[in-house]
Amino acid sequence: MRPTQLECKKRILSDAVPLFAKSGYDRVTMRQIAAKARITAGSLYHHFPSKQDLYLEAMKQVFTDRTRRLTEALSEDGHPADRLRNLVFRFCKQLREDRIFSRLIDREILDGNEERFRMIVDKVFKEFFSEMTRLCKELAPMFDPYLLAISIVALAAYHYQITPIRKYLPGGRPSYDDPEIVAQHIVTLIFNGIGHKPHVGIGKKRKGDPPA
Amino acid sequence: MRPTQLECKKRILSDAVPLFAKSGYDRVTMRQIAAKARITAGSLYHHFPSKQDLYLEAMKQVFTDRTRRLTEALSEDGHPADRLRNLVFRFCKQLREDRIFSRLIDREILDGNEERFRMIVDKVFKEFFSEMTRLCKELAPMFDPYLLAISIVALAAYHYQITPIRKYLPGGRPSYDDPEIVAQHIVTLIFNGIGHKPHVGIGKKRKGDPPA
DNA sequence: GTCTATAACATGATAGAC
DNA sequence: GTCTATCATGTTATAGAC
Repeated sequence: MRPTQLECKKRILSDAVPLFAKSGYDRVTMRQIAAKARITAGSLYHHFPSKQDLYLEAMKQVFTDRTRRLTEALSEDGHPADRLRNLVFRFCKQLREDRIFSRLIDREILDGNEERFRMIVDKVFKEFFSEMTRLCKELAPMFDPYLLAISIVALAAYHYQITPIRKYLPGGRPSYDDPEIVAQHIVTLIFNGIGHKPHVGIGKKRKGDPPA
Repeated sequence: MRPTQLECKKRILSDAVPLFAKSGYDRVTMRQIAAKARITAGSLYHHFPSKQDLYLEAMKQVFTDRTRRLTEALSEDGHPADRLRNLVFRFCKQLREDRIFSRLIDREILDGNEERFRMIVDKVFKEFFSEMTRLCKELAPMFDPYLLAISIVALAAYHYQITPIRKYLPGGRPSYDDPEIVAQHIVTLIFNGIGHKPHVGIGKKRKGDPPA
């Protein structure tokens, strides 16, 4: 049976997504996309009016796809602290397994325009972020929920964003790739902090403190 | 007075850096760089053998320039907690003022190759990161200093990395751009955590809970 | 020798004819 | 769907200006 036009478009987009994530918009040629979809470059223009349009449709597809899983972990039953803990563990696992999502978002933040930012926030982050701030309000009423939500995402996202260069940092070990280890560290930090000193007006007297 | 060869090259690089930060390697044409330096595209090849070489030299210049300021805040006198607090505040201020550095690093992480990763870590992060881990060891001996150092950088870097889309998130206010506010939030979180619950064995155990 | 301008070539994105 | 033309861009070769 011949694939419908819609199926054909979807297939082309699914083929194109990993290419864009790996190399970025400019370094992906229409010929590469066409080759992966087993048609010729010109034929792509039968389905999509331009490379830009193909790209934007690909983004929409992959973002809406990944969004669901992200929000799931937040809308479960249980104690708020457990929900946060679960979220961090799942998020780290997903970031570790799927570099595509993270890379595409980073590329969008660097190269997108205002219209695309609105689209991404609306389609990808809005619902997830609302759930996050709600959880933060429950869990830590003394904190600004907006800043705290971003901080929590930051901790997980950044650890895996810098994966490619992390191994060259002094002291790096392969185990630092392990989602369990990273997530446990993040959860401990979020709940307890480094638990050392109050955060204002501390220890101003001694000059040249001896190392601990 | 005629500029020397070195001055001429430096000028071209300084002109090129903001272009690369804004649009990325591929979207910057040799003709654009040449126009900004008030020469023609062909003439660029008298100074640099290729676009790649021009780009790499530009990166080296901007990275070594920014590195110094980053490490300064860490090598001051004072109580470790104060040093960390100072670092976070300075880092946030710098990230807020200078988007170029941050954008170039994000682009490098996305598009660089192993050789370039090594170069960047060596020239930009190694010294800074060593100081960070040393500080972390002093300040929070119970934590893995490597993971903690990354987490601290993550909190500051990510808040400003997502600046372009932050304003579209529900609950966003202009004050969340203010380095003082962001830095204070980060410092409070690092030192105290959300101060709510212990980080293991909380609530009831549920199906699919990650191991503690 | 040192810098620059000009012209020309190869490749890739894209539009339009078939 | 395919094929061809056009345009932008990295790059090279060559020659002029100081």
